[in-house]
Amino acid sequence: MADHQLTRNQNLVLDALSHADAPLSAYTILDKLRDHGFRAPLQVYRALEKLLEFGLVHRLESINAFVACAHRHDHAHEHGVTAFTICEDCGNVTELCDSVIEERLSFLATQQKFKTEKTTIEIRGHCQTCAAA
Amino acid sequence: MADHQLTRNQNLVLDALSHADAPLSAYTILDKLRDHGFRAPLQVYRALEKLLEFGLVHRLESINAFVACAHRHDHAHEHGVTAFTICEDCGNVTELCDSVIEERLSFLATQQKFKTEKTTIEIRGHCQTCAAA
DNA sequence: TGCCACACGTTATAGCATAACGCAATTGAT
DNA sequence: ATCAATTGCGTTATGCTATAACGTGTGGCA
Repeated sequence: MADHQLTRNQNLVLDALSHADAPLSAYTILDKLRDHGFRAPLQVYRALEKLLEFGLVHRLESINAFVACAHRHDHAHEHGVTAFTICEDCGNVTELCDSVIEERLSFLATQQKFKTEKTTIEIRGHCQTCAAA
Repeated sequence: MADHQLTRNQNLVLDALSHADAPLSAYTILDKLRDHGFRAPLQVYRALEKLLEFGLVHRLESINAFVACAHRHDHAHEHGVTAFTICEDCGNVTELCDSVIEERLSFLATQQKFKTEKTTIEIRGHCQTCAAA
């Protein structure tokens, strides 16, 4: 994967997500970046669109929020299907890349001649820390 | 699973979903039911809440829409994790219950001591019919 | 120079979901 | 029988999420 030269807005949004300890909604990002000149949702959504395209950010469909990708991007490393665990208490998100899941889903899709474009796997519950409390 | 005695509103919403050939958004359901006295979104959302609880309806997180469950509910049949294929062209949705996926996700969660509450698996792409066209 | 592609800023609007209030019907214990 | 608790319902208002449509500026390049 080539390095992507990010624009100022894209860097600001990525930074906001990278430094957050939980997923952020687009509007939360907007609020965090008002001091940097952000005024409108589109500024956030346009940056997110590119960051998603570059694989630097993930969208969590089940909670309408975004997280910075946990993987390195300084080498050619395309990862396939990613599953997420999302703690409903603390917001902690972990990424799981598992070939068993990936191959099985691929098989199931093929079986019904379905052409997969994008797969979402999100596991909501309670992380080790919060479940113990 | 016991039979659930549905209220009038719940029946209307379930009927609307059952007769649709694609997932419906809450507001689309509202429009379909205006002739039956529906006036406000909450009437739909409240019915959906119960139907989801009873397992008669599924929510598709990635498209903010709802479908009637494809399985029978006249016997004790609790199904576990369900994956959905969603055609982005025609809206066709199929439900996949697969023990390999289920067990693997369970294993992965256990491995990190994560307590799962709800799992979402949604595969978006093109169904056999639409992919051929 | 003229064109094109792209990022950006702004205003407005569309689409999805819930809070908060009050009323009516049902149930079930006293 | 009656009171309290629960549940469903209707309504108004509001909040959250996302995109349409328009115009500006800039950099690359034929």
